[in-house]
Amino acid sequence: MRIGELSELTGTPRRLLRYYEEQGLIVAERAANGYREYDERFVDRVLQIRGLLDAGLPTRIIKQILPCLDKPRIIHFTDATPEMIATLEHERDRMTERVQFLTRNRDAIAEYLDAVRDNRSSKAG
DNA sequence: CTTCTAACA
DNA sequence: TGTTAGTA
Repeated sequence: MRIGELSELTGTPRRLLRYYEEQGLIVAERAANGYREYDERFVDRVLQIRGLLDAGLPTRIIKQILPCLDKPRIIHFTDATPEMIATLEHERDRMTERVQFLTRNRDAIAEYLDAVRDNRSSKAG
């Protein structure tokens, strides 16, 4: 597929797709006319990239850990260098902090909504 | 569609 | 740094 179709399927602007390619996150083949050509697998790949970006990971880290997370769950032990393990542990902890942060704010909002609901129901109804 | 460049938060 | 906009 071309970049427009991948853009629609992933909800990612075409410019961002080229940016991801510039950062080495994805690699596209080129047609005779110079257009980028993508395989179907890149849909899930782009989705995972955006998920990791949303989790706060920089593209440089994503580029490193993407091969480790690639679909066949055959762990590349050769890539499991001490540095890689350290970065993965660090990013895991950062994600855990982010999850806790989101959980706290979600619970705060939920508590507020419950209070508002109780107040409304106690009034004339 | 391609590439390059600049600007924003 | 990720993202968007304008240009040729």
